[in-house]
Amino acid sequence: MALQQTLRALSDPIRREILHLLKKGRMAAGDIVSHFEVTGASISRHLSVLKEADLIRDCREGKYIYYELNASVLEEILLWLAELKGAETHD
Amino acid sequence: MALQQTLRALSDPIRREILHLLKKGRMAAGDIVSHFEVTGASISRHLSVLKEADLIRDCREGKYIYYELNASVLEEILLWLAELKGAETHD
DNA sequence: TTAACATTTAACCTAATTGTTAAATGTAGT
DNA sequence: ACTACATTTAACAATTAGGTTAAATGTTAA
Repeated sequence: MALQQTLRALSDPIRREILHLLKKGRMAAGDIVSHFEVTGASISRHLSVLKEADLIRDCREGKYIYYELNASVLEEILLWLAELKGAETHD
Repeated sequence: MALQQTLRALSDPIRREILHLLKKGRMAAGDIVSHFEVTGASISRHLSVLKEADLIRDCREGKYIYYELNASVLEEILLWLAELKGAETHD
């Protein structure tokens, strides 16, 4: 997977927040949506960007589609990077 | 400096290539421009995005403005990150 | 098979990004 | 002061990104 896609995917605050949520464990799309003010359609597209960037995986279970982090390491690196730069911990 | 700005700045391939160039040492704006196909005006704006993200610093010397990396560490991290993900080394 | 629910996809709108050219700014040399 | 050069800023066009609502898809259960 290209670096370009990964960085582009990470450049949006909602997508980073989604990764942050998934750090705790997998979640159904609907549960993810409920953490944000935007519509499900909007989150669904964010999820597809993250998926194309290979940062998350999805797996359908019945009528739910669960998402899980594909590279939890990445979040760790970013947190470290943020601290290195003396930035706010996330966002 | 906010993570948002850093990641946004890093999400453009030209800007990443500029950082890559600056890894070797400081360069005048014009020299940077000559490495790309786009106009000086366009590169100038890319430079200002990188500067706002605090990834580079500038210092005027006579009629030249030299740019230098402000966080060479960052490039290292990204290269490592790219390898971790099994991606192309840069871009 | 119909109804209800979860999620995605399509169509559309607006705002942001990136590029261009032309004008403005800053500096050096004559 | 004038000219030449290096770089940025302004104004504009084209593209991309992110949001919305409405329609489509997939799944379960009656």
